[in-house]
Amino acid sequence: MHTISIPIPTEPFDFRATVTDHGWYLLAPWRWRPDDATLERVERLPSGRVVLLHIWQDGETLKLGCAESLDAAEWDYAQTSIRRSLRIDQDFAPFYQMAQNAADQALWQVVKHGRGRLMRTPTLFEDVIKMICTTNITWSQTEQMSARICENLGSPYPADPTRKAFPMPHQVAEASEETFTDKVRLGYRNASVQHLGREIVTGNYNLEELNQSPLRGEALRKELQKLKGVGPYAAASVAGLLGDYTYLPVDSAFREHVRNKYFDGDKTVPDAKMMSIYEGWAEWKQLAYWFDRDR
DNA sequence: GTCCAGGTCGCGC
DNA sequence: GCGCGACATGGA
Repeated sequence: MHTISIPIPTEPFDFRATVTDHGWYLLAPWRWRPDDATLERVERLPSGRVVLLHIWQDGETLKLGCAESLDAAEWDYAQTSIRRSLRIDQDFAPFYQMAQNAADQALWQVVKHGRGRLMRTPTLFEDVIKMICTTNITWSQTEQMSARICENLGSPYPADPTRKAFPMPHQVAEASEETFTDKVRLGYRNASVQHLGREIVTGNYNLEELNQSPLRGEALRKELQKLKGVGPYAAASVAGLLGDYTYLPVDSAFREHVRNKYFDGDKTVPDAKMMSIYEGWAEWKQLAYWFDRDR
């Protein structure tokens, strides 16, 4: 195995929590090995070459390993992909500071050893598609849909062709309607996912550009809601993946948590009242909610 | 069979 | 702006 080291952030950092605190690690092409706390991912490099990446923590550094021999540009691409996924370059100090200074110390007690850095994927494209696949569906179906997207649209890993990479936009765009209907089976989400792939391929929409966008808050959410299949819940969630936690993803899980924890299970409480629970967390509301469920 | 899941969209008002 | 039904899929 060839490896390189990735310095970990100076703030508290918890690799295992970073991987497992968000459900994305359960979705193909990620694979998590709990026994040795190693994350795997089949990745398609820009050249079209498909490799298997391994990520684990070794003391004060993260290790990125690859069974295949990579050249400098390939290592660079692999490292960039993993840095985005693990949010290595995002600054969580303000969040920790706010939690530490809060009158209620409960959240700080949950996150103080380095939690909060919820895992995403190498591309916004993959994150948005997966988010669309969490809407109006159960989590187990989200897992199955992610698996079918890779299996039927992604490029195979030569050393183990049963494992596939997440498809590139052109692979999504070029798949036939029959492939989606008969194999990928995302239900009515088929149209949204294929539309996203096509808009990117034609250049009508430069999605990854949003990774560097200064847009925040309402402006960012409005931009994300322009995407087909992305409404208030998905836009708030994707904004969180982009590092903007201003908006709460109000869905059935949010309502159930807030209702049970703060309103004695009362099903008549309006959304606005539920959302007000996290009002004090300003631009960190979504993280405050996420870890509020974890006490 | 029926309901509904980490919703979104298009319609009519 | 708000309420309402349709929507693919598959598990409970």
